[in-house]
Amino acid sequence: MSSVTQARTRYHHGDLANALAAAALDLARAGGPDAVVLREAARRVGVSATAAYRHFAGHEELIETVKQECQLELVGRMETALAAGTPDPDPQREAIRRLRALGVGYLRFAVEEPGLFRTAFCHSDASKEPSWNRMLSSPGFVALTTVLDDLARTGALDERHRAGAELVAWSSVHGFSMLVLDGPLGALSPEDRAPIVDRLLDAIVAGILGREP
Amino acid sequence: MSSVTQARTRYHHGDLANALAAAALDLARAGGPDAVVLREAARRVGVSATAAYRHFAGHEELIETVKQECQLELVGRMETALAAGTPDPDPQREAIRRLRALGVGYLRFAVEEPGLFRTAFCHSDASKEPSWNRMLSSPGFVALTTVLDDLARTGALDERHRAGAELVAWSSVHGFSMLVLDGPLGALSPEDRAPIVDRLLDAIVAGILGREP
DNA sequence: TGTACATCAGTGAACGCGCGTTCACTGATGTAC
DNA sequence: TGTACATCAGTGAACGCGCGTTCACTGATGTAC
Repeated sequence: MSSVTQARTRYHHGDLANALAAAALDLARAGGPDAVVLREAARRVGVSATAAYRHFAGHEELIETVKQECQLELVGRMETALAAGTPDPDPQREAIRRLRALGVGYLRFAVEEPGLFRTAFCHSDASKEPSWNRMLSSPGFVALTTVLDDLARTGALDERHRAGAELVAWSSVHGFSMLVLDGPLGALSPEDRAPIVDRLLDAIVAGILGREP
Repeated sequence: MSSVTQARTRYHHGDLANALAAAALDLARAGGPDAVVLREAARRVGVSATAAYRHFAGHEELIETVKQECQLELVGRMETALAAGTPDPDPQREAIRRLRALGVGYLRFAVEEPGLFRTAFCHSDASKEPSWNRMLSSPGFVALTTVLDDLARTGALDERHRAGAELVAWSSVHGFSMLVLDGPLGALSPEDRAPIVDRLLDAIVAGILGREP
C-alpha cells in the first residue's frame, strides 16, 4: 500500500481536492461533460458528497477544473506528437512536418478521448475568459505560432497569408474533429478515416501556405 | 382567434406533434440541447406531459426531431445568404462569391442562433447516421459541391485541391463557429469579430484555391 | 514535553427540485350498420 | 339519418431517480503556552 492509498483510509484524506478532480476527470473521459457529477466523483473517492464542498465552491467550480485539465491534456498530446517524429534537416520541410504533427496530435486526442475533448470545449455559462489562458500560453499552442513564423521566414508561407494563419489552422482541425465526433463524419470507421485525415491535413497545409507544399 | 388557437382549447389539439416540436425548438433556441425538456414543451403547449407520448416514443425521439429541424434551419440560412448578394458576371468571381456567401450564412447562423446551432450538432448516443442525410442532400449543402465544381471548371481551383475541398471548407467554418460559441473566441465582441470573420473567409478561400483569389 | 483548545476536514441525514416515464382513466371522434 | 361502439387522443396522479446543496454534527490535527 502506498502512502496515498493509506491516506484514503484515514479520516482526513490528505489530498481530496486532487482526488476529486481526478475522479471527475475519469467521469469526463467516459461520458463527456454531462457525466461530470459531483456526487459520483465523491462516491468514487469513497467520501461523502458534502466533503467536496470543502475544496470546491460547488459543481461549477469542479467541472471548470476538469475542463481546464482536459485542455491541458489536449496540448500535452500536441506536444507529444510534435516531439515524436524525426526532424528534417531542411528548415522549411521541418516546419511543415511540425505543423502537421500539431494537427495530428489534436485530431488523435479528439478521436481517442472524445469525452475529454468534448469537455475541453464544453459550453459553460460563466464567461471564463481567463480560463483559456493556460491553454493558449502552453508550449503546444505557442508552437503553432512558432511553426507559422518559421514557415513565413523560410518563405514557404507568403506574408499576405501569415495574419490569422493560426486561426485558419485551428479552425480547420477543430471543425474536423467536431464533425467526426458529433457530426456526419462519425459514421466513418477508423480505417476509412485515416486517409481522409491525411488528405485534410495536406489540404490545410496547402491552404495555409497558399500553394503546393 | 385563429382556428389553430381555437383548436388548442379543444380536447383534441389537432396538431400536437408539430406544436410540441415547435415548442421544443423554442427551448433549443433559448438554451441549447440541454434545454429541450419534454415536460416543459408540453407545458408550453398547454397539454399534459403524458400527451407527448402519443406522438413521440419519448424524449430521445423529440430531441432528435428538434436536432434535424435545427440542421434544416442552418441550411436555410446558407441558402438565404447564397441568394442575397448580387451575382457577378464573371463565372469565376461569381463562384468565389457564392463560396463566401455559404460560409457567411453558416457563421451568421452560429452566432445569431447559438442554441439552435449547438442543438444541430449536439452529441446523441443513438448512432443516427441517416439523420444527416436530409441536411447533406439539401440545396444549401449541394450548393457547396456545385460551387467547388464551378471553381474547378473555371480553373480557379486546381484539380489537385478539388478532392476533399468540401471537407476543408466545412471544417474551417464549422471549427471557427464552435471556437466562437464555446471556445476562446467567445470573448470577442461582434465588432471585433467582424473583421476576423472576413479575414478567415479570405484565408479559407485562398486555402481552398491554393493561391490568391 | 504535555495539555487545552481553536481550527480544519470530514460525516450522514435531509431537502427540494425537476426530470422521464407509467398507469388507469375518460372524453371526443368517426365509422359500420 | 340515427345510433352503437371501437378507436383515438387526451388527463392527472404517481413513481423512482439522481442531482446539487444545506445543516448540524464530530473526529482529527496542530499550535500556543
